[in-house]
Amino acid sequence: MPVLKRKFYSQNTINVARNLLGCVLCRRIGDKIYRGKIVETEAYIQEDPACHAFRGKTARNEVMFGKPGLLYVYFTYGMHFCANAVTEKEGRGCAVLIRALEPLSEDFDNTNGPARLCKSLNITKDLNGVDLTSSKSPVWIEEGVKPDEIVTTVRIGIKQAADYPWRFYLKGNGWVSKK
DNA sequence: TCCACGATCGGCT
DNA sequence: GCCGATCGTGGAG
Repeated sequence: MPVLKRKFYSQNTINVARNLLGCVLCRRIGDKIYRGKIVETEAYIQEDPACHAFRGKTARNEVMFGKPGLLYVYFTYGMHFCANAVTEKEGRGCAVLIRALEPLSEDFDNTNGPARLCKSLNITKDLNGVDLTSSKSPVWIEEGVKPDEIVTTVRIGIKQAADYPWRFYLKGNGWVSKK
C-alpha cells in the first residue's frame, strides 16, 4: 500500500483523526516489519486545554509545532510512552493520538491501548520527530481500506475539555482499548 | 528550586 | 471499581 503523504496530515486535525482509522501503522525493527491497522484515535488541537501545545511551544512538545506527518512521542505516568501523528500546517501545535491497532503481522500483540502499542512496537522517545511519510523511516503509515462505521465519543484520561467528542474508533473492532 | 499531576495499565478487592 | 507504580514536565513560588 502507498505511504500517506504529508498533505494528508496537513488538513484539519479532526478529519485526519477520522481518516487515519483503517490506515496501517508500520514499524521496522531490524529486518522485520510489523504492521497494524489503526482502529482508535484521538484529536488534540492547539486551542484545546487538554493539548500539550495549549500553553505554547516547550522542549517537550516542539515536534508538535514541526512539519505535519512527524511522529510525536511523549512520556507519561512515569513509565509509558504514547505515539501521535503531527497534523495541520507547520507552526501549529496539533496531533492525533494513536490509541489502538489491530495486528496484521505474526508475533505481534498487545496493541489495544496507546501505551501498550508503544511498548509492543518498541516506540520510545528515541523516535520522537521521525518522519511518518517515508517507508525508509523506522515508523511510517500506509493507506488502508476505508472503514465501514466510525464511532465518535469523548476522550479518555483527561480532565480539561473532557466533553470534547474527539475520540474515534471502528465499531465492533475487538482491538479498541477498554474503558 | 520545589512539587502536584498526568492523552496509562495491571493487579487486587 | 479502585489503587499504586514511577518520573518528566511545567507552573508556581
